[in-house]
Amino acid sequence: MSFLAQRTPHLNVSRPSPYDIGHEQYTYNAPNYYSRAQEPFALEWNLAGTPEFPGGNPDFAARFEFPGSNPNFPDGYPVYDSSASSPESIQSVETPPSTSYEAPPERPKRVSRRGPDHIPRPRNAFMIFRSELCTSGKISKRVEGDNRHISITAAAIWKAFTEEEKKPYQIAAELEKLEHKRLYPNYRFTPTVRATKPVKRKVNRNGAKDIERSHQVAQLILAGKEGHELEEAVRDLDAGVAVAADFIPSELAPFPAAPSTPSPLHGMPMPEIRGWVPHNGVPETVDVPTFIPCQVAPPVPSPVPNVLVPPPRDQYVPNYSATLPPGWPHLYTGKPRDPSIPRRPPTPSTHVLIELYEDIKDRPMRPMATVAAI
DNA sequence: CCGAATGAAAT
DNA sequence: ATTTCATTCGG
Repeated sequence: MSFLAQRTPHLNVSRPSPYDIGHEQYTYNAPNYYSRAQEPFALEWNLAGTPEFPGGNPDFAARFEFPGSNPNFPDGYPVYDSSASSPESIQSVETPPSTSYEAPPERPKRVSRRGPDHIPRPRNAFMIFRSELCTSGKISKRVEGDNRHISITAAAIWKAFTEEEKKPYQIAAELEKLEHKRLYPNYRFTPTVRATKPVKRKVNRNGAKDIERSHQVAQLILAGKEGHELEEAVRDLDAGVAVAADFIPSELAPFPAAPSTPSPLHGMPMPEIRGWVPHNGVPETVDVPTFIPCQVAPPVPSPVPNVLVPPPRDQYVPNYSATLPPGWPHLYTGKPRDPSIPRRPPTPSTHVLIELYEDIKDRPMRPMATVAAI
């Protein structure tokens, strides 16, 4: 178990990220960002006893206090043997079987600011954490679907982390950076200078209420809530206060309430009103019907009511599955991915990196001073 | 040369 | 929308 799990077992990811090594939905013909080499990709980076870094990678060792990086470490302590068997979890990392995918011959010329050869920056620790928070599936769409709010939640969790809790991600970032450097030794981050400041648009969607909610969600996650329990807690959270319609997660959003709301599907009759009832700030005039949780519900079409008031919890009807008109669920899950657009190549799995850290953090490394003396 | 400002990383 | 880092730029 990851030591991170001591406090936040819920963040101990078990589900593969779409970018995980092993992801095989598409192949990517552009120069690979990260190595897909057959060999375990990380073992040789930083540990003593490897051909490349006989004394360990100083870049790496210098940044972290591994047992062996202590200058006072006893001389002659065994050097890590990279030829020894590595953990299965790491050895299992292999190049996915190449799935042939042929791009359509006539690809519409996309105006892409970044060419296909663009090399992305390595992610920093927070970005890795945030990515993992998303790919872990711990924050379901029902809890929060807005990436900006997920960012706020992620930041709140991040700030609540101790250094020890952040460490796996910092290590992972270091590893990613090293691998990036190894693959692109000449890469140079060249941010473009913008002549004018980007217009900071006033975003009403992200009011104080929404930020507060994001923080509360963070607290719930830090408290160990996840899955259905988290969803329920968040539902209670939302039930305690009238929230902006935009922040009702789409799958919890009410079915369209106003008959005047145009159906996004031409000719498609709207389902009857279910779920939370929109009103315009006059709760006492609203007749609250029974709440029927929808397993799949379309998000609120535009325009949406301003405020929603959830009914009391005791009016919930459990285990109800809404029958939706054909096509509904798809409408709001976003457009299907265009297969002609190459996916970002897989990045090293954070899980593997953290496992690697778990493996090496207690492994003695020859102190650099000793290595230099040899 | 040093602090401020800013882009870019994933979603 | 977030944090961190690499980079540039102004003084």
